[in-house]
Amino acid sequence: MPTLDAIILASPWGKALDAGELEGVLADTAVKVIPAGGYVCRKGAPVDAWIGVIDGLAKMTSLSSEGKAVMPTVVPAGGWFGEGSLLKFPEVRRYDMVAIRETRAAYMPRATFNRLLDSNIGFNRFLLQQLNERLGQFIAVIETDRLLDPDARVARGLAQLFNPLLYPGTASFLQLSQEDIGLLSGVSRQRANQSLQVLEKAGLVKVEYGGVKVLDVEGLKHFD
DNA sequence: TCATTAAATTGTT
DNA sequence: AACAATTTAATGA
Repeated sequence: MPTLDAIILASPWGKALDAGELEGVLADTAVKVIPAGGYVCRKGAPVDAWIGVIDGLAKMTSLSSEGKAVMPTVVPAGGWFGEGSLLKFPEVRRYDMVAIRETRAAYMPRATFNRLLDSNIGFNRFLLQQLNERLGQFIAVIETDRLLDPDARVARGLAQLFNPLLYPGTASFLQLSQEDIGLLSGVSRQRANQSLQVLEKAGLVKVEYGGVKVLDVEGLKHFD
């Protein structure tokens, strides 16, 4: 089971910290265990931390009553989110983040985040790259939403979890139910099921109970 | 350890 | 959306 310092040291920004900075981050950052179905953060809550997933999996959800368009996003272990809200202080969270299964989340306080922002060039570079990646993903979602058939959408939905910059060290086995995969890909559960079988026949994934094993990330990215 | 049951997930219509 | 089949987890003998 990964630890906070292991996750940070494996991340692009963690490698850029000197010993003192790393020590400070580890001292300031709180780790919380979220049970399956629990909230990692709540919509409307004040933004006071940058949040990382140490272990487990969280998904972004929008309440249907709000009816706003939210990019369906899953954050696996190693991923960090909320920097956009943190930079726009004062701001409240605009989405719920729910643990798909038991998840350990890290909360880096705003003050620590700002300290790194002021002092560490590598941290700034990482944030720029992460924001740019998200922008690219957002554009890709808009494009694929119209252009690609459901099989390709599911393929890309899975492949995006293997972005080495955003989510370093994603395991090849994704513990995601087919319902979650449908949510992530923007298709119904039934269609996700059929797509997964197509992708399995193509030799790109192996479908198992409660998850899928990804065999060929590149194949998924370029599937169509 | 094994059997039973409930819950979750999957495959199909 | 609804249904049946399958897998897992939990419980107790």
